[in-house]
Amino acid sequence: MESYLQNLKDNCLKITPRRKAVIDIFVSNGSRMGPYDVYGKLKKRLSTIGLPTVYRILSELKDIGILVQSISEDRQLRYSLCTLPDVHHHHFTCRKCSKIEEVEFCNFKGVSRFIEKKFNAKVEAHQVQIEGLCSECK
Amino acid sequence: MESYLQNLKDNCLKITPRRKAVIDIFVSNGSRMGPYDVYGKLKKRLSTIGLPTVYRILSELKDIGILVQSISEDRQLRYSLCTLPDVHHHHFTCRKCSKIEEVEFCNFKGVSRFIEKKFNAKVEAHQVQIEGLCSECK
DNA sequence: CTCTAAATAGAAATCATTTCTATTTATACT
DNA sequence: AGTATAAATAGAAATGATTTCTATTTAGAG
Repeated sequence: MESYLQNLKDNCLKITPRRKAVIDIFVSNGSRMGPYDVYGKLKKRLSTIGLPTVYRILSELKDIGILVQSISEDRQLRYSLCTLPDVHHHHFTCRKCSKIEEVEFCNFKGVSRFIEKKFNAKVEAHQVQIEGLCSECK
Repeated sequence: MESYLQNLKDNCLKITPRRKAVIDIFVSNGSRMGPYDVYGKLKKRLSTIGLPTVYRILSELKDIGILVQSISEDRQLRYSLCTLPDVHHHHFTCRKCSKIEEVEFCNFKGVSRFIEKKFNAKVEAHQVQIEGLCSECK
């Protein structure tokens, strides 16, 4: 938790009860959540909290690398704690419980070479979304 | 073009001027487009066309495998012709001109095995979005 | 040509997300 | 500890992509 707060300071973001609560929800919950999920959990602790505040905080935490943003099947925002902020990695999402695992492995080079050769193109980025069932939901 | 119309028939969808026009726009254009892009192009040929009609037709063409649906960075719908309907493949999108190339190559098994072993999970699906610059925009 | 279910136009609704503005608060500095 | 100030927030309102609704039109079978 301390390192998250330090991260906020390092990025000139004040440590407010709202921000601490959002981080805490992700730390204690661990799964992938949308703004409305987070809002629902926050309401229990802080009765006066606005949805726009949740959206803003989630976006800020993404910007400084505490959360990862992803897009769900229904094209809506999802966030999850990023435990590997500086390493290139992908995400595995459980289709049943929405838990997210960080996949510190990427064999994308082959595809990249294939594309650059076949289409004479320049590959700049890639994003992989992997889905399935986690050990508990299997 | 004939095979597209046959595909419509096979799926009990009537061959209407609107549907033909939408397919034609993709065939002659080739790039990835959103509903509003398609709507704009349709307006030139058919003055009375509604945006809801465009959304519906795009969704229908996706359902029968003529178009591929993808989600762009801005979380909006994008469609492109699917020339490899039955083969597992991915898509490469040019960041400059939005042209889309179908990548008939996938070395995903390694990642899949890694995940199943490390997390004791079951991988069911994956989706890869690759971006860069095409040969012309390079 | 006629009939019928499917397709469509246009208006309206939906709803996630963002913007705006007045008020409150964290924190740097006395 | 008290104060000043920029940052953060609540709540209302706006935005805008997408979907739904309904009356009208049309493709295609017979």
